[in-house]
Amino acid sequence: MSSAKKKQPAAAQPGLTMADLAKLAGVSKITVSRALGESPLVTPETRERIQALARKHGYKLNVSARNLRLRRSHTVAVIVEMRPSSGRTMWDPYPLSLLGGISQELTSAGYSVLLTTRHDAANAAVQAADGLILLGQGVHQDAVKLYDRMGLPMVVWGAESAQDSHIVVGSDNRHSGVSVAERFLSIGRRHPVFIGNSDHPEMAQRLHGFVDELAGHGIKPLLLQRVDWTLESGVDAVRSLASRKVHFDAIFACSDLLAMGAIRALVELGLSVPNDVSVVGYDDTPHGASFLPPLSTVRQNWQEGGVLLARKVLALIDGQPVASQMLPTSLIVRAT
Amino acid sequence: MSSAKKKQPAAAQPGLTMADLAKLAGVSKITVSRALGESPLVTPETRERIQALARKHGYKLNVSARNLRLRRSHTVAVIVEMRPSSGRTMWDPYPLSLLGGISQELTSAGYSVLLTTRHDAANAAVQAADGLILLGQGVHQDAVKLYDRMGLPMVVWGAESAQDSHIVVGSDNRHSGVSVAERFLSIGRRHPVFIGNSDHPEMAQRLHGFVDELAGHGIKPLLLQRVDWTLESGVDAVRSLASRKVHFDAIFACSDLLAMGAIRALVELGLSVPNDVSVVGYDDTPHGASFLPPLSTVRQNWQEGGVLLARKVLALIDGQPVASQMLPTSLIVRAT
DNA sequence: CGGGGCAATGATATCGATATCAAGATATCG
DNA sequence: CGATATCTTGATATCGATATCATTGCCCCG
Repeated sequence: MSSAKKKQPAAAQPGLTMADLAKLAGVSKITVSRALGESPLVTPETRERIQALARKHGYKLNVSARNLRLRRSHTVAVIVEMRPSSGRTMWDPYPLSLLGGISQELTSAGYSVLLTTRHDAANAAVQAADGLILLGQGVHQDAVKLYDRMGLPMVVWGAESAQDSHIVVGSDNRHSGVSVAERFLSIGRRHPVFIGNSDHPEMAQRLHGFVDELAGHGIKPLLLQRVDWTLESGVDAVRSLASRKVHFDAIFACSDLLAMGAIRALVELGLSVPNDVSVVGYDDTPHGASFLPPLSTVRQNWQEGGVLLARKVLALIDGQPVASQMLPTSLIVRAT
Repeated sequence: MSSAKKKQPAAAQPGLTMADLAKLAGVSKITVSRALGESPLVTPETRERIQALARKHGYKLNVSARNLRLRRSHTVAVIVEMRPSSGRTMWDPYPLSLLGGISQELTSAGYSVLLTTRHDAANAAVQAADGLILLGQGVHQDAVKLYDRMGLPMVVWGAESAQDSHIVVGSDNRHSGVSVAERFLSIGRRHPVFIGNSDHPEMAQRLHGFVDELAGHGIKPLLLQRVDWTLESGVDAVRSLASRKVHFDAIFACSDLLAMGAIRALVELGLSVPNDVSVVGYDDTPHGASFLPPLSTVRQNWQEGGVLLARKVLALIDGQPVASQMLPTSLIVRAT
């Protein structure tokens, strides 16, 4: 047992190359390449024969060599904002669903998904990617700018903003705000409150839609700025409302957790949901659906968002014209 | 505007190579390579000069070329089980935290993280990876076997099982079970119930620990098999208990959601938590912590698990001896 | 003063795939 | 029947980096 050297290459696999296959098949490398690449330039028979041989010997294409020759990596880097402290992202389901959609679409298009957390711009592999997908726009868009400079095809998940040049895919946050406003109006609410972080691009859009729609009816909602999207933050928000003796009859919270916190605080204050106050959350989390009372909320389609993100980068890489797109959201009316 | 060809290469970047840099610096390619690679073979001065030049011109290493030459991809593939229907994984936070830890550790070691969903074994890029991390062992271990055949260094997240040969990193599920049992015993509970899926490797371990510890005190817990880990499932479990007139005074649920559902059902039945029945959940989710009453639960350290997974694959790739490892969990006693 | 030793750099081959162009084999047509 | 078009295959160059071995220059010491 003396062979356990420290840095031995570990996988001393057979490592069949095209040249080896060519020798085995009695043809040239290039014919093998063409046969495996489904090129119409080779006879169906030789193609079959070579493919069978490749299968039999467990031939594996060397991706690096191919990428080198073709001058592209067939890889899209996905950059995820993963600040564990943010209260969101790390714990929320959405990046995973998004990731699922992205991964599904890209791999089925023959692309690889390279996962990175922010601040790895120096990562050579990211620079080598054919395209970029940025998840978690962030409050200050600094990440967007950083990666924009790399000059790669890039698509961002989040909210569209006028001055930015990059392609954005996201939920139609503005419309969500409008929908919630309409709902509140239709059930006769006149004193709505918005809880969220207006510095966050997506939430700002929700707020705009909300405010604009209400303004059309002469109503001006109260904005309760909350940076954290936790349950505690929701509790706290409603308590502060109560302590300021503000009169309100509807709450649009920017996350289900905020909404649930708000409801808890309302109940503590002896208010009834939805009789005294209507509450709508955001994200349609499983917890919200199982909450007592079941939470009304806005659902966005993350899986589809991921697929769309992937399609857009691919199109960009392909040099096709691409436009930003906002996905419709749906207001789920439950008991609150 | 006639230049919008369909398949133009999109990024016709300057694409500086080492040869170009070499010409600019008046040295040979290999010297550039050495300078950028911090080789001690070049004078500190020339190294500085070349690095400055590289920075100035925005030189980017061609990863494919390097990987080709070095016969390794510097990439670890992470395979995530993402069945959207499973009720877990897709929606649970843990893969993301794990992913965060993995990504952090691997990228800081100069490796790239290739994200894949299951069933992409054919993916050439996965085959080209230097190592594999498998997230979501699955009930039948079929995925493990599939990837095992590829002969790559592989580490799996989940529960250790005697007959398997691969390296496993996971939480010490057995010990978690023991801890919860101890807790129940210490507060005088004699009729405990376990809610979970005993077919799932990790949960089976929890059950074993739980059962064994209780057996030492002559107590045999009731096993309530539940495949879904939803709140509804928890509600349903307790109701079935009640309808069968089973007497019980403690519940160990395999997820916080199950636990919360159980508590809800208990309250409906007019039982008091924790006076009549103690409840302990699993995973220490934010919702559980904010639940009323705040949920007692078992916390596993996912982030650290991710880091550990990464370190083990790297060690394996390096040819070092590696052993499976179970991370300690902690019982968080709150109000239930 | 001459040769061994060391430090810094370079020329060349190589990793494994594909593009390009050339060439042989076969078919088609006047 | 000869010539051109078509099909199939191959030889060679190439992508951009690094390993190996060779080379140059300089210092030191006998």
